[in-house]
Amino acid sequence: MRIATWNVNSVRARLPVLLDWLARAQPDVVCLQETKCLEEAFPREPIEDAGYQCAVYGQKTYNGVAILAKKRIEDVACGMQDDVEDPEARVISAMIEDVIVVDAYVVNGQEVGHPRYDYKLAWLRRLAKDVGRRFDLKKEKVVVCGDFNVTFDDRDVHDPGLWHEKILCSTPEREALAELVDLGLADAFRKFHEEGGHYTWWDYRTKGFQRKQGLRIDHLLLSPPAMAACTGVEIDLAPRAGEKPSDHAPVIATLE
DNA sequence: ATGGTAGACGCTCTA
Repeated sequence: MRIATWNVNSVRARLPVLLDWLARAQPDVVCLQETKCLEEAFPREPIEDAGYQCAVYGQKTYNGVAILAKKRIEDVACGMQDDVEDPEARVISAMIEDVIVVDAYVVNGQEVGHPRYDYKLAWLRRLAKDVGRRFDLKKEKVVVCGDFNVTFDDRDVHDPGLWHEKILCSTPEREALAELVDLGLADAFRKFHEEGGHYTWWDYRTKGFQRKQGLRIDHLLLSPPAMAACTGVEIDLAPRAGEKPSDHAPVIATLE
C-alpha cells in the first residue's frame, strides 16, 4: 500500500494537477490538506471517476482535509475526538484495510508570538493527546500524516541561519511536534534519508522552488507496526515543478 | 523592516 500526503492549496484550483498525478503515481491512499471548500463543493465525481473513494471534512475558504483511497474507506471521523470546540476543519481519520490513517493540517501560526502561534502550539499538543488516547500504537498500523507546518531540525531547512527560531522552525514548535512523535511514532522519511536538503514546501513569493530554497514540513509519522512494514518514503517533485503547482510537493510512503 | 505569490472572497485574510 502506497500512502501519500499532499497539501494541494485548494482542491478545486489544483484539480487538473491532482488528476494527472493520481493517474501517473497511482497511490492507494492520499491525504489532502488545504482543500479550501465545503464538502458540497468538493470535486468528488472526477476523483471517483479516477478510481478513488473520498472522505471529506471541509469548510469554506480555509483549511479542509480529505482522504482518497482506491479501497473501501471505513470508520471516518472528522476533527479530533475530544470535547474541544474547534471551528477549523483540520483533521480527518479513517481505516483503509488494516491501516489507520490520520490526516492533519496543522495550524501555520503566522509568526512566533502571534496569537495564531499560541493556537498552533496548543493545537499540536491537543493532537498528540488525541492520537495517544484513540490508538494503540504498539499494536496497530497507524499513519499520522499531513502538513505539520513544523521542521524537525535544521536538516529540514535550506538556510538555518535565516530561519533560526522563526515560524515553522522555532524550538517550541519542534517540542510540540516531538510530543506527538514521542508517543511512539517515527518520522518515516528520515528513516530512509539521513541527510538534509530534502524539502516539501517552497515559498511562492520568493520563487523558492527555482532557487532550491525550501523546508521539509510535510510528514508521515508511523507507529511501530506501520514502520516495520515501510520499505521507503519519497518526495515527488514533479507536480511542484510543473504547471500551476501547489506550494507543497506530495510525499509517498510504501507499506508492504 | 519589507515585499514578493497564490487562492478564495468580495475590496482582505491566510498561508
